[in-house]
Amino acid sequence: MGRDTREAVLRAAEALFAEQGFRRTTLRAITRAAGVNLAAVHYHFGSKQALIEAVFARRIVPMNRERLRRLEAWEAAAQADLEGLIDAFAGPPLELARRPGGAVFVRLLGRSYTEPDPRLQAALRDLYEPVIERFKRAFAGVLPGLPPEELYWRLHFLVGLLAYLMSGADLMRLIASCRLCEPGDTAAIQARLRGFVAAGLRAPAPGMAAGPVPAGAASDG
Amino acid sequence: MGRDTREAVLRAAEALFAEQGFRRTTLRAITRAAGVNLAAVHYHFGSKQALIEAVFARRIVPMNRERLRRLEAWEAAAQADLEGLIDAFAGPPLELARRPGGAVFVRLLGRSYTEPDPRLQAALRDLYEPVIERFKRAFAGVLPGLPPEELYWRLHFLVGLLAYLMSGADLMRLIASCRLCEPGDTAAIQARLRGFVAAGLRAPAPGMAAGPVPAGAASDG
DNA sequence: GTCTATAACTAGATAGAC
DNA sequence: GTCTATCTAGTTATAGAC
Repeated sequence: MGRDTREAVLRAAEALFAEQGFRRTTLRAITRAAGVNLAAVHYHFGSKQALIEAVFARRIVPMNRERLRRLEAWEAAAQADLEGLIDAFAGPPLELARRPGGAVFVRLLGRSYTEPDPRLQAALRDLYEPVIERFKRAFAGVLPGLPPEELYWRLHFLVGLLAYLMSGADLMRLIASCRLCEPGDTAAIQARLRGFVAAGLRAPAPGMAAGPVPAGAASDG
Repeated sequence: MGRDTREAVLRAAEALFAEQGFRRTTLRAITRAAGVNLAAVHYHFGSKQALIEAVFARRIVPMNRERLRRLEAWEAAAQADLEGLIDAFAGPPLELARRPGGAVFVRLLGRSYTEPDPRLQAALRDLYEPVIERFKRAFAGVLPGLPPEELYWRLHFLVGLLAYLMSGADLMRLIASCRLCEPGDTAAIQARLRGFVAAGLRAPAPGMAAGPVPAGAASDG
């Protein structure tokens, strides 16, 4: 059946891409893992590139729909606080990591931000653009007084942080031989992320009164 | 001369790896860009993998040496504050981005954190391990009262944020059509990063008094 | 040390039978 | 829709002349 073959290819491709990256993963490996024929990829998707983009769209479209749903719920709520907005943005990807089969895709998603291929970047941009725009306006509303440029960079920090967490890059754990923490516990991670990011977003902008003054900007400099 | 050929290969490889990734970059392209023969790579490095690791070691070793130098200066200073410690850690990579030829490597470095190849991960771990350990102890000293597990995650956030910035993934700019900011201005980025991260690191740990209490951890849960 | 030539292999894509 | 068989082009790596 065509539907099943297509799904099997998508599932196998997702797992192998997450493990090995795109270039290392051959269509032969994908079709072998999926238990289908090599030619099935070209029949259903047309090319390897089109398969890659289909793998992303299958997960990102519903994830971003859920983000917007939560954003609207947050806007409708009586107390629309910063923490709730962070959760609306960061919750769906982190929760996706908990669902069966979601963990591998989330690793792939985290890495995709730094993928140099311009075709993939263009495809991702189309998938993300409307969601980011909506959230940017919401953050601006809940952080009045923050200059637009500063807000832009702080959202950059949030996105980057989320990308790194999702990538599972676990560099620190490898290095610092830390056995304290369970990287799979996304609820705990989300709580820590929320606290850290909320404090960072609320920090006074550099150069504003009462804020931590960067070196060289103080009156004695 | 052997020395020149070797350097030319390293320089060309660095630029092409940063632009295209490792797999997409062929030894043919590297040697063509370097103006040397294809066989020179195998003569000087032995294999493509060994070349990749040499590209990283050439920049990371001095960068981490500079980090440790600043850490020691910070420890010797009268007022060893959190902001200074963040600068000692984040300064060298961000300043490397400003130096001629450094920008391309920093992009490569940012992406390397999420590279799935276990051989590269092992090589990077060996290069980073002693530095991260030293900084972890220093951060613990300047943030007393923060539980070790919470500290671990917050340093994770710092590392991830830095990795994303270095990767130049600029996803937000592509998406939000933001023309406000100059990504090349690393001094400004460092000031923003410093303020954001310092606030995040100083935030009360989830579950501690007077802090933002995560959902489900309050007394009514 | 550097080169040419080529071996040995692997990739994505396709034609055409069923 | 699915298969086998194959094409074409690209890769890393090496042998051996200079």
